[in-house]
Amino acid sequence: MSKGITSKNDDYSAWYNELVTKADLAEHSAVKGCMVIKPYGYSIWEKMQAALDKMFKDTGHSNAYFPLFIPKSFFSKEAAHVEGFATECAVVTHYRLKNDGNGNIIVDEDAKLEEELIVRPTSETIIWNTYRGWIQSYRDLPILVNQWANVVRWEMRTRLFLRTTEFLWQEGHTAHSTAAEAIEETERMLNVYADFAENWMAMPVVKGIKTANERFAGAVETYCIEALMQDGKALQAGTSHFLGQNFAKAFDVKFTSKEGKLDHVWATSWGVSTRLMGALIMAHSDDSGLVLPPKLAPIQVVIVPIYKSDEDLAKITEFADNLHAELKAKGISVKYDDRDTQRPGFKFAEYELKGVPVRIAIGGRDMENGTVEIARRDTKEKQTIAQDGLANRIEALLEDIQTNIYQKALKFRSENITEVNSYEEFKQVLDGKAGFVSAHWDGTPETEKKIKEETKATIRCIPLDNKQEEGVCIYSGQASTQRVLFARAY
RNA sequence: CGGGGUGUAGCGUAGCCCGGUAUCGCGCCACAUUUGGGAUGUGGAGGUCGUAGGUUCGAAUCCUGCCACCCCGACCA
Repeated sequence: MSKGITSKNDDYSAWYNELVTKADLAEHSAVKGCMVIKPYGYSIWEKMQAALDKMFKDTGHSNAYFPLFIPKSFFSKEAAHVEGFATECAVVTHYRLKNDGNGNIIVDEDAKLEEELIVRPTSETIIWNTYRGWIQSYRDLPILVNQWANVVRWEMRTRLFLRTTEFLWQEGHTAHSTAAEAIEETERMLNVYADFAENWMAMPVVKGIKTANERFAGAVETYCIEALMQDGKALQAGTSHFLGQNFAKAFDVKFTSKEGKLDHVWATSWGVSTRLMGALIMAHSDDSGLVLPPKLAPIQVVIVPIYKSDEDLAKITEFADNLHAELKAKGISVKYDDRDTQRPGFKFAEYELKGVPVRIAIGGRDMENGTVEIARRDTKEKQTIAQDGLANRIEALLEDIQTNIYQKALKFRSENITEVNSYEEFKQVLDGKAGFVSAHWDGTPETEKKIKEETKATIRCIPLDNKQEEGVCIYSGQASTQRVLFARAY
């Protein structure tokens, strides 16, 4: 491992890539556009999964699993859906290889599939085809199912975690007897995502709805949470879609209501992906490496002994073991790093790179004085404190760090939402401080497209809690009733 | 798929213009001294210079084809 990483102020992309690689989160794989998530990175994802999964269960959902392959014909049943995904699908055409006689393995042309299979880019179609058999009556509803899965979208350009050809995610797919209930579900899950982003990831998000241009292919309405990264670019962190009866109609899923009337089922789908890992990294990290919120840190506390002799080490180890047990009893995950192959300074730097929230260093001096040196990752402050009551102080410190990094991110975001009233001002802010730009828009897709072509900025969302105010569109000068949030985005 | 760039040890690189069998740093191995912020010294291992041809007494270097990767654009959770 070479020393340090590129400063994020010099080259944000290089900083991000080096951080992901050097903090042992992930690396590029032999397959173009795909990613190997390394054990340390995956352990963070597992913590995210566990927290989200519990939130899904607490809101009445169950997990299930549907096939990886989707027959091409299913895929094309919903017109907008197929149009949205057609250009980025991996297609399976054969099911067998053979030896060509010269020692080369080739595709066996005799083993051509009658109907091609699409590797799922999302599972609405295969799931709604399945739901048809599950639903006859209003008594069968609602169906509240989630699946943890991998999906494939053949993107032209990829980036570790933020956009990879294959990615891990969860996708919820629910079926309801009324539109109102489905909309309520859509909003409920958006709130779950926002709750997770803010309380677990310590990342403030704006809840809003997408414009027609940015809407999910096949949805009636797309709700989203939008986060702001430290370089001033926005990141869509999660989406929740009200699908209306589009998929029920495409897959002929009907139910008999209490009143005896036959109607199509109402649907929602919602998902977050390993992209959240990218968001987590970019939201908090600095030039020393990753900064993890304690609630998602696989290692919350690391203890580094500093010793000159085996006797010193034995004493420190005894102390560390006791502290370890005390912290463990509080549900805090601890690593005691007594490797003698690395020196303390190296370990300090390494755990900073990996974002461990709290580091305790303890040496002979401390053992004599009854103290330890405690360092917090978020502010990099160090202090020497008494060993008495240490476990309680660490517990409080972890909570403090969780709060502090959220507040820091919140402050950054507040400072980077800029209201503008002219197109000139709009472009200036985009090219200067960046961030979210709050501006009046005439509500037409044409204006949105023009602005995107000219500035690369898109409407990230129309915030849910938007205040209504008279104004004129910064681009067309037409009347507008509210501001929307623009930004350049990942 | 369009525009630009790069391929030299596990990683990052010098050398290429002007041809003579490869430089430096990190990492790795051994030993010693070290250990409160990324240790130091000594010794060592590791490269058919992306690939296939061509020119030449001789190619990392010049020429041609191919391949791979990166950046910008179209696409996008």
